[in-house]
Amino acid sequence: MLQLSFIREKTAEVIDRLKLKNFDGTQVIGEIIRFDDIRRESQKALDELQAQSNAIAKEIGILFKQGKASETNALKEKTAELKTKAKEFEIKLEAARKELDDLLVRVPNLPHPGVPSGRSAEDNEIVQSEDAMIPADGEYLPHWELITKYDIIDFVTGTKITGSGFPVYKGKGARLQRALVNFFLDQAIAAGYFEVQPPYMVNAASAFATGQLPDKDGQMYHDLTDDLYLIPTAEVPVTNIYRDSILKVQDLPCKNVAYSACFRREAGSWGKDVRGLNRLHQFDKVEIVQVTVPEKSYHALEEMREYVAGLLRKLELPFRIVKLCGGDMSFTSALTYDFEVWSVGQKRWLEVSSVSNFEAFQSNRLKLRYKDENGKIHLAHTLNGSALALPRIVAALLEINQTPEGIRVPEVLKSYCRFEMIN
RNA sequence: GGAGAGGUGGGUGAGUGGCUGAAACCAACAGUUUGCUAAACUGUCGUACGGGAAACUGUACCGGGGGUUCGAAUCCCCCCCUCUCCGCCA
Repeated sequence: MLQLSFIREKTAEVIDRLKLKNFDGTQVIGEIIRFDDIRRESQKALDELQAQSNAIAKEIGILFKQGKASETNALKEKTAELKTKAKEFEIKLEAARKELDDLLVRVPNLPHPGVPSGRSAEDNEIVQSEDAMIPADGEYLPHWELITKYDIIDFVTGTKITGSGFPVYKGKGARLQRALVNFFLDQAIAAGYFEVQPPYMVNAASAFATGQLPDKDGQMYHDLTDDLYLIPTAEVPVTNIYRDSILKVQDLPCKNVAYSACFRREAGSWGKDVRGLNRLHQFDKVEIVQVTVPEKSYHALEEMREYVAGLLRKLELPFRIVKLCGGDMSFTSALTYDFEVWSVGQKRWLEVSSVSNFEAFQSNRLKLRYKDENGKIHLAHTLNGSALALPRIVAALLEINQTPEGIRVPEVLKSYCRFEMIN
Protein backbone atom coordinates (compact mmCIF):
# COMPACT_ATOMS: atom_id res chain seq x y z
CA MET A 1 0.00 0.00 0.00
CA LEU A 2 1.38 3.37 -0.99
CA GLN A 3 1.65 6.05 1.63
CA LEU A 4 -1.12 8.60 1.59
CA SER A 5 1.29 11.43 2.28
CA PHE A 6 3.33 10.42 -0.77
CA ILE A 7 0.27 10.23 -2.99
CA ARG A 8 -0.76 13.70 -1.87
CA GLU A 9 2.64 15.26 -2.30
CA LYS A 10 3.62 13.64 -5.58
CA THR A 11 0.28 13.01 -7.22
CA ALA A 12 1.40 13.56 -10.78
CA GLU A 13 4.51 11.47 -10.34
CA VAL A 14 2.52 8.58 -8.83
CA ILE A 15 0.07 8.52 -11.71
CA ASP A 16 2.90 8.76 -14.20
CA ARG A 17 4.95 5.95 -12.72
CA LEU A 18 1.94 3.66 -12.45
CA LYS A 19 1.66 3.78 -16.23
CA LEU A 20 4.73 1.59 -16.38
CA LYS A 21 2.64 -1.10 -14.70
CA ASN A 22 -0.07 -0.44 -17.25
CA PHE A 23 -2.23 0.93 -14.49
CA ASP A 24 -4.22 4.04 -15.13
CA GLY A 25 -4.41 5.60 -11.71
CA THR A 26 -5.96 8.93 -12.65
CA GLN A 27 -9.39 8.11 -11.35
CA VAL A 28 -8.45 6.11 -8.26
CA ILE A 29 -5.85 8.61 -7.13
CA GLY A 30 -8.33 11.42 -7.60
CA GLU A 31 -10.88 9.56 -5.51
CA ILE A 32 -8.29 8.85 -2.85
CA ILE A 33 -7.48 12.51 -2.48
CA ARG A 34 -11.14 13.43 -2.46
CA PHE A 35 -11.95 10.97 0.33
CA ASP A 36 -8.86 11.95 2.26
CA ASP A 37 -10.03 15.55 2.15
CA ILE A 38 -13.37 14.47 3.57
CA ARG A 39 -11.58 12.41 6.15
CA ARG A 40 -9.43 15.32 7.25
CA GLU A 41 -12.30 17.77 7.42
CA SER A 42 -14.41 15.39 9.45
CA GLN A 43 -11.52 14.56 11.73
CA LYS A 44 -10.82 18.20 12.36
CA ALA A 45 -14.45 19.01 13.11
CA LEU A 46 -14.72 15.98 15.38
CA ASP A 47 -11.53 16.88 17.23
CA GLU A 48 -12.81 20.37 17.90
CA LEU A 49 -16.15 19.13 19.20
CA GLN A 50 -14.43 16.65 21.43
CA ALA A 51 -12.09 19.29 22.75
CA GLN A 52 -15.13 21.31 23.75
CA SER A 53 -16.77 18.31 25.39
CA ASN A 54 -13.61 17.54 27.29
CA ALA A 55 -13.40 21.10 28.56
CA ILE A 56 -17.00 21.02 29.75
CA ALA A 57 -16.56 17.66 31.45
CA LYS A 58 -13.62 19.08 33.32
CA GLU A 59 -15.64 22.09 34.37
CA ILE A 60 -18.44 19.88 35.64
CA GLY A 61 -15.95 17.91 37.67
CA ILE A 62 -14.74 21.09 39.34
CA LEU A 63 -18.27 22.28 40.06
CA PHE A 64 -19.13 18.95 41.68
CA LYS A 65 -16.10 19.22 43.87
CA GLN A 66 -17.17 22.68 44.94
CA GLY A 67 -20.61 21.36 45.77
CA LYS A 68 -22.29 23.32 43.01
CA ALA A 69 -24.05 20.37 41.44
CA SER A 70 -27.06 22.45 40.51
CA GLU A 71 -24.98 24.56 38.16
CA THR A 72 -24.00 21.60 36.04
CA ASN A 73 -27.32 21.01 34.30
CA ALA A 74 -26.88 23.65 31.64
CA LEU A 75 -23.43 22.34 30.87
CA LYS A 76 -24.72 18.78 30.60
CA GLU A 77 -27.24 19.89 28.03
CA LYS A 78 -24.51 21.60 26.07
CA THR A 79 -22.48 18.36 25.94
CA ALA A 80 -25.51 16.44 24.75
CA GLU A 81 -25.72 18.88 21.89
CA LEU A 82 -22.06 18.53 21.05
CA LYS A 83 -22.43 14.78 21.14
CA THR A 84 -25.20 14.79 18.57
CA LYS A 85 -23.11 16.96 16.29
CA ALA A 86 -20.06 14.78 16.82
CA LYS A 87 -22.02 11.68 15.85
CA GLU A 88 -22.62 13.19 12.45
CA PHE A 89 -18.94 13.69 11.81
CA GLU A 90 -18.08 10.29 13.23
CA ILE A 91 -20.28 8.60 10.67
CA LYS A 92 -18.82 10.73 7.91
CA LEU A 93 -15.31 10.00 9.07
CA GLU A 94 -15.89 6.28 9.27
CA ALA A 95 -17.37 6.19 5.78
CA ALA A 96 -14.49 8.19 4.33
CA ARG A 97 -11.97 5.93 6.03
CA LYS A 98 -13.54 2.84 4.63
CA GLU A 99 -13.64 4.22 1.11
CA LEU A 100 -10.07 5.34 1.45
CA ASP A 101 -8.87 1.93 2.60
CA ASP A 102 -10.68 0.17 -0.21
CA LEU A 103 -9.15 2.53 -2.75
CA LEU A 104 -5.62 2.48 -1.39
CA VAL A 105 -5.53 -1.28 -1.44
CA ARG A 106 -6.27 -1.25 -5.16
CA VAL A 107 -3.25 0.79 -6.15
CA PRO A 108 -0.18 -1.28 -7.05
CA ASN A 109 3.33 -0.44 -5.94
CA LEU A 110 5.26 2.05 -8.02
CA PRO A 111 7.81 0.38 -10.27
CA HIS A 112 11.43 1.38 -9.86
CA PRO A 113 12.56 3.80 -12.62
CA GLY A 114 14.84 1.07 -13.97
CA VAL A 115 11.94 -1.27 -14.73
CA PRO A 116 11.54 -1.90 -18.47
CA SER A 117 8.18 -1.06 -19.95
CA GLY A 118 6.09 -3.82 -21.43
CA ARG A 119 2.95 -5.88 -21.19
CA SER A 120 4.02 -9.47 -20.70
CA ALA A 121 6.89 -11.87 -20.12
CA GLU A 122 7.99 -11.21 -23.70
CA ASP A 123 9.07 -7.72 -22.74
CA ASN A 124 11.23 -8.78 -19.82
CA GLU A 125 14.86 -7.84 -20.05
CA ILE A 126 17.52 -10.53 -19.85
CA VAL A 127 20.17 -9.00 -17.63
CA GLN A 128 22.49 -11.94 -17.10
CA SER A 129 23.05 -15.27 -18.83
CA GLU A 130 25.15 -18.15 -17.64
CA ASP A 131 24.22 -20.70 -20.23
CA ALA A 132 27.60 -21.99 -21.36
CA MET A 133 26.87 -25.43 -19.99
CA ILE A 134 23.76 -25.93 -22.03
CA PRO A 135 24.54 -29.11 -23.95
CA ALA A 136 24.82 -28.51 -27.65
CA ASP A 137 22.68 -31.44 -28.57
CA GLY A 138 21.67 -34.90 -27.55
CA GLU A 139 18.77 -36.99 -26.40
CA TYR A 140 17.43 -35.82 -23.08
CA LEU A 141 14.34 -37.26 -21.49
CA PRO A 142 12.01 -34.84 -19.74
CA HIS A 143 11.96 -35.25 -15.98
CA TRP A 144 8.51 -36.85 -15.92
CA GLU A 145 9.89 -39.79 -17.81
CA LEU A 146 12.97 -39.98 -15.62
CA ILE A 147 11.02 -40.02 -12.38
CA THR A 148 8.92 -42.89 -13.68
CA LYS A 149 11.97 -44.74 -14.97
CA TYR A 150 13.71 -44.58 -11.60
CA ASP A 151 10.49 -44.57 -9.56
CA ILE A 152 11.41 -41.61 -7.38
CA ILE A 153 8.32 -39.41 -7.62
CA ASP A 154 4.82 -40.84 -7.80
CA PHE A 155 2.04 -38.66 -9.13
CA VAL A 156 -0.52 -41.42 -9.39
CA THR A 157 -0.37 -42.30 -5.72
CA GLY A 158 -0.38 -38.62 -4.78
CA THR A 159 -3.54 -38.17 -6.78
CA LYS A 160 -5.15 -41.08 -4.97
CA ILE A 161 -4.25 -39.68 -1.58
CA THR A 162 -5.05 -36.04 -2.24
CA GLY A 163 -5.48 -34.96 -5.84
CA SER A 164 -3.41 -33.87 -8.80
CA GLY A 165 -0.45 -31.68 -8.02
CA PHE A 166 0.36 -33.45 -4.76
CA PRO A 167 3.06 -35.97 -5.64
CA VAL A 168 4.65 -38.53 -3.35
CA TYR A 169 8.46 -38.40 -3.29
CA LYS A 170 10.01 -41.79 -2.80
CA GLY A 171 13.41 -43.21 -1.90
CA LYS A 172 16.20 -41.25 -3.56
CA GLY A 173 13.63 -38.74 -4.79
CA ALA A 174 12.66 -37.94 -1.21
CA ARG A 175 16.29 -37.91 -0.12
CA LEU A 176 17.28 -35.57 -2.93
CA GLN A 177 14.58 -33.14 -1.84
CA ARG A 178 15.73 -33.26 1.75
CA ALA A 179 19.34 -32.80 0.64
CA LEU A 180 18.43 -29.71 -1.38
CA VAL A 181 16.51 -28.17 1.50
CA ASN A 182 19.44 -28.69 3.84
CA PHE A 183 21.91 -27.42 1.29
CA PHE A 184 19.90 -24.25 0.73
CA LEU A 185 19.46 -23.62 4.43
CA ASP A 186 23.14 -24.15 5.20
CA GLN A 187 24.15 -21.83 2.37
CA ALA A 188 21.82 -19.10 3.60
CA ILE A 189 23.04 -19.40 7.16
CA ALA A 190 26.62 -19.13 5.91
CA ALA A 191 25.59 -15.95 4.08
CA GLY A 192 24.32 -14.39 7.30
CA TYR A 193 20.65 -15.34 7.28
CA PHE A 194 18.90 -16.31 10.49
CA GLU A 195 16.82 -19.45 10.20
CA VAL A 196 13.20 -19.50 11.30
CA GLN A 197 10.49 -22.12 11.04
CA PRO A 198 7.20 -20.32 10.56
CA PRO A 199 3.62 -21.59 10.80
CA TYR A 200 2.21 -22.98 7.56
CA MET A 201 -1.15 -21.36 8.19
CA VAL A 202 -1.79 -17.68 8.65
CA ASN A 203 -4.75 -15.55 9.64
CA ALA A 204 -6.38 -13.02 7.37
CA ALA A 205 -4.52 -10.11 8.94
CA SER A 206 -1.19 -11.64 7.97
CA ALA A 207 -2.32 -12.50 4.46
CA PHE A 208 -3.53 -8.96 4.08
CA ALA A 209 -0.35 -7.39 5.41
CA THR A 210 1.91 -8.98 2.79
CA GLY A 211 -0.59 -8.33 0.02
CA GLN A 212 -1.99 -11.81 -0.67
CA LEU A 213 -5.36 -10.48 0.36
CA PRO A 214 -7.41 -9.09 -1.14
CA ASP A 215 -5.86 -9.42 -4.61
CA LYS A 216 -4.87 -13.10 -4.58
CA ASP A 217 -7.76 -14.39 -2.57
CA GLY A 218 -8.62 -17.32 -4.80
CA GLN A 219 -5.03 -18.54 -5.01
CA MET A 220 -4.76 -19.61 -1.39
CA TYR A 221 -6.28 -22.63 0.28
CA HIS A 222 -8.67 -21.27 2.86
CA ASP A 223 -9.83 -23.17 5.91
CA LEU A 224 -13.27 -21.76 6.53
CA THR A 225 -13.78 -23.50 9.85
CA ASP A 226 -11.07 -21.46 11.52
CA ASP A 227 -10.62 -18.76 8.87
CA LEU A 228 -6.98 -19.60 8.26
CA TYR A 229 -5.02 -19.70 5.01
CA LEU A 230 -2.38 -22.21 3.98
CA ILE A 231 0.70 -20.21 3.08
CA PRO A 232 1.53 -19.84 -0.64
CA THR A 233 5.09 -18.97 0.39
CA ALA A 234 7.06 -18.58 3.62
CA GLU A 235 7.28 -14.89 2.74
CA VAL A 236 3.87 -14.44 4.34
CA PRO A 237 4.53 -15.74 7.87
CA VAL A 238 8.18 -14.66 7.93
CA THR A 239 7.51 -11.07 6.88
CA ASN A 240 4.63 -10.95 9.34
CA ILE A 241 7.06 -11.61 12.15
CA TYR A 242 7.73 -7.91 11.84
CA ARG A 243 4.15 -6.73 11.61
CA ASP A 244 3.27 -3.85 13.95
CA SER A 245 6.78 -3.30 15.13
CA ILE A 246 9.31 -0.54 15.39
CA LEU A 247 12.85 -1.79 15.00
CA LYS A 248 15.99 -0.04 16.04
CA VAL A 249 18.07 1.11 13.09
CA GLN A 250 21.10 -0.69 14.48
CA ASP A 251 19.20 -4.00 14.32
CA LEU A 252 18.82 -3.66 10.56
CA PRO A 253 19.15 -5.34 8.22
CA CYS A 254 17.13 -8.32 9.45
CA LYS A 255 17.97 -11.31 7.28
CA ASN A 256 15.81 -14.39 7.67
CA VAL A 257 15.71 -17.70 5.90
CA ALA A 258 12.93 -20.24 6.17
CA TYR A 259 12.14 -23.57 4.66
CA SER A 260 8.46 -24.30 4.23
CA ALA A 261 6.05 -26.24 2.17
CA CYS A 262 3.99 -23.91 -0.02
CA PHE A 263 0.39 -24.38 -1.07
CA ARG A 264 -1.18 -22.84 -4.13
CA ARG A 265 -4.51 -23.51 -5.70
CA GLU A 266 -3.23 -22.37 -9.12
CA ALA A 267 -6.84 -21.88 -10.12
CA GLY A 268 -7.21 -21.49 -13.84
CA SER A 269 -3.58 -22.07 -14.67
CA TRP A 270 -3.73 -25.71 -15.64
CA GLY A 271 -3.03 -26.48 -19.22
CA LYS A 272 0.01 -27.34 -21.22
CA ASP A 273 3.47 -26.71 -19.81
CA VAL A 274 2.38 -27.84 -16.40
CA ARG A 275 3.37 -31.46 -16.69
CA GLY A 276 5.37 -33.21 -14.06
CA LEU A 277 7.03 -30.94 -11.56
CA ASN A 278 6.44 -27.75 -13.50
CA ARG A 279 3.48 -26.67 -11.42
CA LEU A 280 2.24 -28.23 -8.19
CA HIS A 281 -0.31 -27.46 -5.51
CA GLN A 282 2.18 -28.28 -2.79
CA PHE A 283 5.89 -27.76 -3.09
CA ASP A 284 8.96 -27.06 -0.99
CA LYS A 285 10.80 -23.80 -0.98
CA VAL A 286 13.52 -22.05 0.94
CA GLU A 287 12.82 -18.36 1.16
CA ILE A 288 15.05 -15.46 2.13
CA VAL A 289 13.57 -12.27 3.54
CA GLN A 290 15.26 -9.00 4.37
CA VAL A 291 14.12 -5.92 6.24
CA THR A 292 16.34 -2.93 5.74
CA VAL A 293 16.58 0.86 5.64
CA PRO A 294 15.37 2.53 2.43
CA GLU A 295 18.83 3.78 1.46
CA LYS A 296 20.18 0.25 1.39
CA SER A 297 17.33 -1.76 -0.06
CA TYR A 298 18.59 -1.81 -3.63
CA HIS A 299 21.99 -2.79 -2.45
CA ALA A 300 20.30 -5.62 -0.56
CA LEU A 301 18.42 -6.60 -3.71
CA GLU A 302 21.67 -6.92 -5.67
CA GLU A 303 23.20 -8.88 -2.82
CA MET A 304 20.29 -11.30 -2.87
CA ARG A 305 20.49 -11.59 -6.63
CA GLU A 306 24.17 -12.49 -6.43
CA TYR A 307 23.44 -14.95 -3.64
CA VAL A 308 20.82 -16.82 -5.66
CA ALA A 309 23.06 -16.82 -8.74
CA GLY A 310 25.76 -18.42 -6.58
CA LEU A 311 23.43 -21.24 -5.59
CA LEU A 312 22.66 -22.06 -9.20
CA ARG A 313 26.34 -22.04 -10.09
CA LYS A 314 27.06 -24.47 -7.28
CA LEU A 315 24.32 -26.73 -8.57
CA GLU A 316 25.93 -26.52 -12.02
CA LEU A 317 22.72 -25.42 -13.67
CA PRO A 318 22.63 -23.11 -16.69
CA PHE A 319 20.52 -20.11 -15.85
CA ARG A 320 19.62 -16.60 -16.80
CA ILE A 321 18.29 -13.64 -14.89
CA VAL A 322 15.51 -11.49 -16.23
CA LYS A 323 14.35 -8.15 -14.99
CA LEU A 324 10.59 -8.15 -15.11
CA CYS A 325 8.88 -5.50 -17.16
CA GLY A 326 6.16 -3.33 -15.66
CA GLY A 327 3.35 -5.47 -16.99
CA ASP A 328 4.76 -8.75 -15.72
CA MET A 329 5.60 -7.58 -12.21
CA SER A 330 3.56 -8.42 -9.19
CA PHE A 331 1.19 -5.96 -7.61
CA THR A 332 3.42 -5.39 -4.60
CA SER A 333 6.87 -5.28 -6.19
CA ALA A 334 8.98 -2.27 -7.17
CA LEU A 335 11.66 -4.30 -8.94
CA THR A 336 11.84 -8.04 -9.55
CA TYR A 337 14.47 -10.36 -10.93
CA ASP A 338 13.35 -13.77 -12.06
CA PHE A 339 15.81 -16.62 -12.21
CA GLU A 340 15.27 -19.23 -14.88
CA VAL A 341 17.10 -22.51 -15.29
CA TRP A 342 17.35 -24.38 -18.54
CA SER A 343 15.35 -27.55 -18.77
CA VAL A 344 17.22 -29.72 -21.25
CA GLY A 345 14.43 -32.27 -21.38
CA GLN A 346 11.74 -29.71 -22.13
CA LYS A 347 13.95 -27.32 -24.09
CA ARG A 348 12.69 -24.30 -22.22
CA TRP A 349 13.44 -21.98 -19.32
CA LEU A 350 11.86 -22.68 -15.94
CA GLU A 351 11.38 -19.99 -13.33
CA VAL A 352 12.98 -21.12 -10.08
CA SER A 353 13.31 -17.91 -8.15
CA SER A 354 11.92 -14.45 -7.97
CA VAL A 355 13.77 -11.80 -6.01
CA SER A 356 11.95 -8.56 -5.29
CA ASN A 357 12.24 -5.27 -3.51
CA PHE A 358 8.90 -4.09 -2.19
CA GLU A 359 10.34 -0.87 -0.84
CA ALA A 360 7.82 0.47 1.72
CA PHE A 361 4.77 -1.05 0.08
CA GLN A 362 4.49 -4.05 2.39
CA SER A 363 5.83 -2.13 5.37
CA ASN A 364 3.01 0.32 5.12
CA ARG A 365 0.44 -2.44 5.46
CA LEU A 366 2.57 -4.28 7.99
CA LYS A 367 3.19 -1.13 10.01
CA LEU A 368 6.81 -2.17 10.01
CA ARG A 369 8.93 0.80 10.99
CA TYR A 370 12.34 1.64 12.37
CA LYS A 371 13.68 4.40 14.52
CA ASP A 372 16.68 6.24 13.07
CA GLU A 373 19.63 7.75 14.95
CA ASN A 374 17.59 10.87 15.68
CA GLY A 375 14.63 8.94 17.05
CA LYS A 376 12.55 9.61 13.93
CA ILE A 377 10.30 6.82 12.78
CA HIS A 378 10.19 5.66 9.16
CA LEU A 379 8.78 2.75 7.21
CA ALA A 380 11.36 0.06 6.58
CA HIS A 381 11.89 -1.62 3.21
CA THR A 382 11.19 -5.31 2.73
CA LEU A 383 12.63 -7.73 0.20
CA ASN A 384 12.36 -11.41 -0.44
CA GLY A 385 13.41 -14.10 -2.80
CA SER A 386 13.24 -17.82 -3.35
CA ALA A 387 16.50 -19.53 -2.60
CA LEU A 388 15.25 -21.75 -4.05
CA ALA A 389 11.97 -23.35 -5.12
CA LEU A 390 12.49 -27.09 -5.21
CA PRO A 391 10.40 -28.85 -7.84
CA ARG A 392 11.74 -27.11 -10.91
CA ILE A 393 15.27 -27.30 -9.58
CA VAL A 394 14.75 -31.02 -9.16
CA ALA A 395 13.34 -31.24 -12.68
CA ALA A 396 16.29 -29.38 -14.20
CA LEU A 397 18.82 -31.35 -12.15
CA LEU A 398 17.36 -34.70 -13.13
CA GLU A 399 17.26 -33.80 -16.79
CA ILE A 400 20.71 -32.33 -17.18
CA ASN A 401 22.45 -35.01 -15.12
CA GLN A 402 20.94 -38.01 -16.85
CA THR A 403 23.39 -40.59 -18.16
CA PRO A 404 22.90 -44.06 -19.51
CA GLU A 405 23.96 -45.41 -16.11
CA GLY A 406 21.57 -43.25 -14.15
CA ILE A 407 21.28 -39.72 -12.86
CA ARG A 408 24.41 -38.36 -11.33
CA VAL A 409 24.25 -36.13 -8.26
CA PRO A 410 25.98 -32.73 -8.49
CA GLU A 411 29.18 -32.46 -6.50
CA VAL A 412 27.84 -30.11 -3.79
CA LEU A 413 24.90 -32.37 -3.04
CA LYS A 414 26.77 -35.63 -2.67
CA SER A 415 27.51 -35.19 1.01
CA TYR A 416 23.92 -34.13 1.62
CA CYS A 417 22.39 -36.99 -0.38
CA ARG A 418 24.86 -39.63 0.73
CA PHE A 419 24.54 -41.29 -2.64
CA GLU A 420 26.10 -40.33 -5.96
CA MET A 421 23.76 -41.83 -8.47
CA ILE A 422 20.04 -42.35 -8.93
CA ASN A 423 19.71 -45.65 -10.72
C1' G B 1 -13.36 -29.22 25.48
C1' G B 2 -14.43 -27.94 31.22
C1' A B 3 -13.08 -24.67 35.62
C1' G B 4 -10.47 -20.49 37.45
C1' A B 5 -7.17 -16.12 36.90
C1' G B 6 -5.63 -12.31 33.93
C1' G B 7 -4.59 -8.88 29.52
C1' U B 8 -1.95 -1.22 31.30
C1' G B 9 3.97 2.23 27.92
C1' G B 10 10.47 -1.74 25.63
C1' G B 11 10.01 -4.85 30.56
C1' U B 12 8.09 -5.43 35.81
C1' G B 13 3.90 -3.24 37.76
C1' A B 14 0.50 0.71 40.41
C1' G B 15 -4.02 2.63 39.24
C1' U B 16 -11.45 0.58 40.50
C1' G B 17 -15.33 6.99 37.72
C1' G B 18 -12.81 13.43 37.07
C1' C B 19 -6.50 16.48 39.16
C1' U B 20 -4.05 9.68 34.87
C1' G B 21 -1.39 9.53 28.53
C1' A B 22 -1.10 7.01 32.79
C1' A B 23 2.84 6.41 39.60
C1' A B 24 7.18 3.73 40.80
C1' C B 25 11.11 0.67 39.40
C1' C B 26 14.11 -1.60 35.52
C1' A B 27 16.00 -1.23 30.63
C1' A B 28 17.45 2.37 26.82
C1' C B 29 19.49 7.15 25.33
C1' A B 30 22.15 11.95 26.45
C1' G B 31 25.09 14.57 29.97
C1' U B 32 28.08 15.42 34.76
C1' U B 33 31.78 13.21 37.78
C1' U B 34 35.85 9.44 38.34
C1' G B 35 42.66 7.60 35.44
C1' C B 36 39.81 3.13 32.27
C1' U B 37 35.61 -0.34 33.19
C1' A B 38 31.97 0.10 36.75
C1' A B 39 29.18 2.98 40.14
C1' A B 40 26.70 7.58 41.47
C1' C B 41 23.99 11.82 40.03
C1' U B 42 20.98 14.86 36.36
C1' G B 43 17.94 14.93 32.20
C1' U B 44 15.23 12.54 28.08
C1' C B 45 12.38 8.46 27.23
C1' G B 46 4.70 5.71 23.64
C1' U B 47 2.09 5.65 18.85
C1' A B 48 -1.23 7.67 15.09
C1' C B 49 -3.77 11.74 12.81
C1' G B 50 -4.31 17.21 12.56
C1' G B 51 -2.41 22.60 13.42
C1' G B 52 2.39 25.38 13.78
C1' A B 53 8.80 27.58 10.78
C1' A B 54 9.61 26.07 15.68
C1' A B 55 8.80 25.98 20.88
C1' C B 56 4.50 23.85 21.30
C1' U B 57 -0.50 22.32 20.73
C1' G B 58 -5.66 19.59 19.68
C1' U B 59 -7.74 14.63 19.28
C1' A B 60 -7.62 9.35 19.77
C1' C B 61 -5.47 4.99 21.85
C1' C B 62 -4.49 1.12 28.76
C1' G B 63 -6.22 -6.77 24.12
C1' G B 64 -10.54 -5.74 20.10
C1' G B 65 -15.67 -4.07 19.43
C1' G B 66 -20.17 -2.02 21.52
C1' G B 67 -22.77 0.35 25.78
C1' U B 68 -23.72 3.36 30.54
C1' U B 69 -22.12 8.52 32.10
C1' C B 70 -21.48 15.51 31.69
C1' G B 71 -16.85 12.51 32.25
C1' A B 72 -14.20 5.51 31.63
C1' A B 73 -7.83 2.31 31.96
C1' U B 74 -11.54 2.11 36.00
C1' C B 75 -18.74 0.15 35.52
C1' C B 76 -21.85 -3.25 31.94
C1' C B 77 -22.21 -6.64 27.39
C1' C B 78 -19.88 -9.45 23.31
C1' C B 79 -15.39 -11.30 21.09
C1' C B 80 -10.08 -12.51 21.00
C1' C B 81 -5.73 -13.92 23.47
C1' U B 82 -2.46 -15.59 27.60
C1' C B 83 -1.62 -18.32 32.14
C1' U B 84 -2.95 -22.30 35.89
C1' C B 85 -5.65 -26.85 36.90
C1' C B 86 -8.57 -30.95 34.74
C1' G B 87 -9.76 -33.89 30.30
C1' C B 88 -7.95 -35.53 25.47
C1' C B 89 -3.62 -36.19 22.57
C1' A B 90 1.32 -36.16 18.43
